[in-house]
Amino acid sequence: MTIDEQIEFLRKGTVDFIHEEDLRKKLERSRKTGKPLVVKLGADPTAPDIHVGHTVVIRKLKAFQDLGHTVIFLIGSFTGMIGDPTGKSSTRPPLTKEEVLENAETYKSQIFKILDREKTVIRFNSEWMEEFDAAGFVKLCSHTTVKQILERDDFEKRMREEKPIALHELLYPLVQGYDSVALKADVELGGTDQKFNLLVGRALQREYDQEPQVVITTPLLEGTDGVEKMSKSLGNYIGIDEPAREIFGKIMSISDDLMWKYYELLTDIPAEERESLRRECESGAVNPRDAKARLAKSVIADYQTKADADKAEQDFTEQFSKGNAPVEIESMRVASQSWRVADLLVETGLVESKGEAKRLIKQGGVKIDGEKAENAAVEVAVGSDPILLQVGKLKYLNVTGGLNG
RNA sequence: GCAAGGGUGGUCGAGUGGUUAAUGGCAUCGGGCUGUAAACCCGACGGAGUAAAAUCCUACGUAGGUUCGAAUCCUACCCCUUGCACCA
Repeated sequence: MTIDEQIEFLRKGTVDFIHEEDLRKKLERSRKTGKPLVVKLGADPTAPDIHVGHTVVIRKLKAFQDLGHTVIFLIGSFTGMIGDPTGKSSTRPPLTKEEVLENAETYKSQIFKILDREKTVIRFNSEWMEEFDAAGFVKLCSHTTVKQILERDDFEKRMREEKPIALHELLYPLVQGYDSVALKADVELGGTDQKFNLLVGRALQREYDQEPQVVITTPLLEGTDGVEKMSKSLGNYIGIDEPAREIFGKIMSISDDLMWKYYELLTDIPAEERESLRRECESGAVNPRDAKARLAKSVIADYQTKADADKAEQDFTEQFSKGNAPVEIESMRVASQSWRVADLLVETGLVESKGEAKRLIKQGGVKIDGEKAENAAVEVAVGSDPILLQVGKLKYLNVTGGLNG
């Protein structure tokens, strides 16, 4: 690949690219000297459950890795004590060393589904942050100004709205920026929400007489609701470790519009091909449903196996297109042999309360062996042969009863 | 520390002595239409209790009080925000 081709390759699916000329210089020098670039991606130590939204930027990291550069996955063990100031949740309990290490292991098991285990360097920023004494930290602070830090969108907004900003929140960008100094990073990646922090890194490197890093941001992926950015706390995420059939189902439930964004950011399918597929969907030549299934399979195959992907599709077709019960249904045994439906639903944990059970039954959302339950008081005999309980479209449970279970 | 404003259900936000388990939006859940898409339509949305009702319990920052009756009034406390106190 020529340098130009490399730049084009790295640019795909990014938002900010600051600056292309800097990157060109670095790539050229790297090629000449044979010294790989240091590419950094920071991660929060508290949320080791990687979802496909995270994979957007990790994929970009992988692109650098494929070009032979050194990739550093930096775990913010120190920064985690601060918490990124999004304004939502400000304080969180500091993690113990053990917890951080444990989370790191979880991270590894997930990111190595994308990155090359042998070529990836894992670091913790407490390595150098813990070296600082108070005086040293004050000195670090002297390298930036309040004004500079307050330029950050989020801070500016909160100032304007007269919302509080805790002092320690101001330190977050500074610490993250210093990480780049400590690692002598050539490139730092992050979501667009990280742009400011990444730029602080650039500025600090100049302060420390280093060549400033190139900053590359990737878009934030919306979650399955199509509105909020994907996050675990909002419950709109697709975890890469989830069962294949869950991933398949979640992708099938996103909107058609969102599908194209997922295609762009979660697959390596070339732009031309995506475009033509899109046109075919719009013209009616291809059912968007099928395009979505292809997307779902591609995502599953990336993080699990092709076989998992195929099986997930089959199961899905069985259950939802043909309306049959799902292939795998959990089983449970209950103590008594005779139940009123509502009580049985509560007992098995399919619903939270009896009131909810009654509501669902009244609305026709409960089936027993495929038959709609008419009212909450219906008696059900639960013997050694399992009966199939169904609540809504998604919850299925085989129940056996009685005997000395 | 002083002053002002505020703390209501998953969330936003009404309600300022009784018909208030608490209007409405959002989110969520069930049903319908479908491609488990979106949009749309219908319905539900604290718990126990009943065949269904009745009825009971818990809930409006915390603890007391006034009252036949309080989310609503009073007292104390806790928490949040803003302003002032620094620059003079």
